[in-house]
Amino acid sequence: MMDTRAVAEQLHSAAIHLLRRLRRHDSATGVSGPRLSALSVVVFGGPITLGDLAAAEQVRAPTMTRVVQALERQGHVRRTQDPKDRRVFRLAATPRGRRLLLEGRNRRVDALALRLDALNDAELSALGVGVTILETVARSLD
Amino acid sequence: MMDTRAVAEQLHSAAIHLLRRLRRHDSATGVSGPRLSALSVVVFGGPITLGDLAAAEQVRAPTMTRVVQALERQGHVRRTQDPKDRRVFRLAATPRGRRLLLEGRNRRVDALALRLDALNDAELSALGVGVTILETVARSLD
DNA sequence: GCATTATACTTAGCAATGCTAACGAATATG
DNA sequence: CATATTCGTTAGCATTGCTAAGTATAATGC
Repeated sequence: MMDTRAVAEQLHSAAIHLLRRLRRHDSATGVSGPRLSALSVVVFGGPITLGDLAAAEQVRAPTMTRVVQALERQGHVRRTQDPKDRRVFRLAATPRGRRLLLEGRNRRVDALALRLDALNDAELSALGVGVTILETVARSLD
Repeated sequence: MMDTRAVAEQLHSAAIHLLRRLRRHDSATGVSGPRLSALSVVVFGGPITLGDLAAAEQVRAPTMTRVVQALERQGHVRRTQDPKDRRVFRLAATPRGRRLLLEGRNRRVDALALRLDALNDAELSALGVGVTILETVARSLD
């Protein structure tokens, strides 16, 4: 019988430190944090409405309006009309936006993978199992 | 022999989703994200200089000057002179600031622990092992 | 069918947060 | 002791957050 609260604290703290450090690689993208984060949702979340994107990013619609306008001006995102509902449009990443995001993501993942290379087989496989469980936990948090 | 890159991608993604969802509990603190994050470093990082705090938060000194001024006005942080170097001061959390931060952190950790309660013993213990390895990985990322 | 209400996004205007440049004060170096 | 460096602040700007209010479209109700 393990202490869920202790594991939760440890996991919370470790996740914060992990992402804080990986974030240092983002400056190489030349895109700000909020824009990069929104672009990531567009790239992986497929065509998405502005409202859903705002909700995903936990900001209000007017804030997301401007972030999207900036991403459009920079050619990272384009909007297409929704034929069913003309109030709405769908956002999709341009090839350029997709490439930018994936390159930035690769820099983060490369830095992390480099450290995982220092683990032995047992540690790496234990981490792999833990991460798979973590995925289901994160998904359950809605 | 596991694929470190695959584990790195999975971990990166899971950590992002985890923290994105836990962040929703922060609005209850009444303190903005940047201030809360800086306060966290002050609370857990002990008396710290403004420059070191700025580096930890990955922002420039002028930005941190203003965040600290706001936290001071709100009574969450106080500054004390460094007797050795009079250009420098040390930042410490007030009891009120510490309480605010810990309460906010508790809300996040409670929400997470609630989900961990749904795991069975084997899963929880596997997650615990993975998290311990994750801690060392995160620390190694400097 | 048409008036009303609700929804999706934008605009306007404000506060907070990011930056660089330039400054003052204090320390370190030659 | 003159000079250079470091630490923090101020000033001024762009971006990012908010709420309130506006426009356009869709859904609802009589």
